[in-house]
Amino acid sequence: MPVTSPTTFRTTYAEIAAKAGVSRATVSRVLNGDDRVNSDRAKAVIEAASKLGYRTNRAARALSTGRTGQIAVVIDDSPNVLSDPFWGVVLAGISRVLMVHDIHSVLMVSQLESEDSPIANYLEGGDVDGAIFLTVHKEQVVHSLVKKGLPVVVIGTPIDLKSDIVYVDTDNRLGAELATKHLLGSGCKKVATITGDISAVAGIDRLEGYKAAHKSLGHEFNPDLVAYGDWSFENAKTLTLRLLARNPDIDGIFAANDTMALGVMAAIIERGRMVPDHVAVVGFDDNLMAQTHRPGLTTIRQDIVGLGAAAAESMLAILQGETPVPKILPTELVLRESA
Amino acid sequence: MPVTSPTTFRTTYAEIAAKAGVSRATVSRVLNGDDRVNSDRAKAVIEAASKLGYRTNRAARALSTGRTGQIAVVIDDSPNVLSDPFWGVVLAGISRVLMVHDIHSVLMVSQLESEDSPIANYLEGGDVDGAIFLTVHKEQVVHSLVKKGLPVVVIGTPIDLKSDIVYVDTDNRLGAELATKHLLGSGCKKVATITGDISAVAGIDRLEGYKAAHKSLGHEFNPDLVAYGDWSFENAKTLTLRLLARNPDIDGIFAANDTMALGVMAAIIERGRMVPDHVAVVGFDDNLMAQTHRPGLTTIRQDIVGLGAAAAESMLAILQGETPVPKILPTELVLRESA
DNA sequence: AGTTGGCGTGAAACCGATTTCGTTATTTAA
DNA sequence: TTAAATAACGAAATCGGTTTCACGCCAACT
Repeated sequence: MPVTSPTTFRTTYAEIAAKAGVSRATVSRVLNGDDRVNSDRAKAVIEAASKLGYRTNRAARALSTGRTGQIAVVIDDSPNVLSDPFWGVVLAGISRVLMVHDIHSVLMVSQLESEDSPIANYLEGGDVDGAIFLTVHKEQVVHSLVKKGLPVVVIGTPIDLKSDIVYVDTDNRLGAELATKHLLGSGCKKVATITGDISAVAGIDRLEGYKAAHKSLGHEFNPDLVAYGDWSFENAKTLTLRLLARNPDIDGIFAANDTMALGVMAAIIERGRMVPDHVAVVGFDDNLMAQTHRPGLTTIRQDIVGLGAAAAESMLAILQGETPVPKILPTELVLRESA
Repeated sequence: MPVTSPTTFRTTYAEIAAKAGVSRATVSRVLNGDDRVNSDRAKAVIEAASKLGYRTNRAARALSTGRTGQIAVVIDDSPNVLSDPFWGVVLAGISRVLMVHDIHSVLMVSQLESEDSPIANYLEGGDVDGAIFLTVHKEQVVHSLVKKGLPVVVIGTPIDLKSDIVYVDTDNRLGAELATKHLLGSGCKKVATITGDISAVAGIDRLEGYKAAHKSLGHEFNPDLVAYGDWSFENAKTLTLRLLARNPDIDGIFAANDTMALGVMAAIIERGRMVPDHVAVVGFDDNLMAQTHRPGLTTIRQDIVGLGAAAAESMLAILQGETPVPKILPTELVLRESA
């Protein structure tokens, strides 16, 4: 039933074939770079195709080859995680790399509740050639997809490492160590940390880095200086107030992300103390806020676009039949005023 | 050529038909809600389908019907605009609405240079049923797509209004008026503004709102208090310094977005003055930074998710053959400390 | 001279869902 | 009771590429 008119008239192989005086099979061969076609004919086909403004019909190709040229980019979370610029940038990195390879990114934002939630179901359905997960809450679902043969790349280290999920991540541990060492190395005697959500590997690793820095610099690790946060501003602020009340002599705080670092600073100011004079602060991410806040936030920069790009490249590798190894991207300390 | 193994085995109409003892045609009718099928048979089909875990093959359907069930979401800009959380949220709003209608969002981030850039070309190609533009730099390209029959919705008011492009936007003019009135109404005598990029309609409208507020409250409009910005932090900061040097008695500034408002505040502080005691500041957007900055930024909140949702709904309407009218979403003043 | 082996090519089958068209079976109208 | 209309359904064509298969041809071997 013709609900709407066709948006455009497409030219088909049949027309090209007619114009170039060859068969559709030959058109296909030429247009797919099969070089065992007589070069004169090939030239004729190419010319006819360009004259007619040929555009390949992806649906037809997908039906025929079983490959869609589309990758799902899945955010296993509520839509508002996209309010964190981090994911937008990752997305851009993915999209850019895939687009170069003529692969489209299909965005799906929704909780992956169970193994037969609509999205999981859809992903198995074969309408995409693979899936890149930006955030994963139900790791079990991802495993089951992998087991079913779907090419999968996840961003962020999986909890269950023995599984053979392909992933890319930032070197959270080393980054956190860098941050903490900077604080300890610039004269701080008592450095606390506000962790991220430690049910996520990123949260754990950044805490591990904090501990490692203490160990490597000969400082004793004091559990009382660790406050367990959840990546959010408000929570970090509350925790910091509590921390400062209990340990008034804290003179440095490593917050596991920038948003929390801002919360930390807000708390410090509220207590009538100064950053960095009384308490130095280091964050993690180097997002826009770190740059625009006053005082500027000293933080750990991660290569966010690179993270997306790496994920996309791993996906491409899988699609080629390779089995890429996990990639861990380096970090870098960015000095501003807060520490 | 079997490059890789099929990700999954799909069940087809043929299998359902066999199991239910009907023809493929009948299966199609039942699964598409055609009610003139014997109800016993219909039941049998539905049961067979669910037992076999049937999942429709979108490529096959697209090839057959000419509709792909996919909408392109286009960002006509460099990938790093996605570092602005604004677009991420819009994206989420779009995606959510479309997903409910079983339509997928295909993300394309790339400059639309000319009418035959790869993306424009692709959009005409018929592999998507329509396109939603988040940012538009080459409006001409969009026009030409519309003319070619592609359903299009753009976010933000087009410059060339006489064209019949469907769009959705925030009420920038009224929002800016609200902001300026708040400053004027709470005792400020000399309120300046840093505009956005006034080659964009949002930039113009927010400036118009600023003027309208002056007029409606009986204040004279002073062109010397208008600094033409470009939405960016650094630029706003520079302009503010210049503004304050020239007019030391400025006691209020309306910045056309939050990022610039932070730049404005940074400049004010740098000049040794206080917010809001010496100079009150109001922004526009109510993004995360407005909330986390100290002092908290008084700003105009726009319904960003709603903007995306509205765009998606307009697109759905177009696909149904309707011709939706432009939607303008209301704004709201959010009071914090800066004014 | 008579195979054998490629090579270049086109005819036709195929992917899976949709839809037209025609055939039967069943009503309704005359 | 018969003709006409209607309903329910299946066979087959269709969408546009891709790929198998077989055929004709010429070069390279015994």
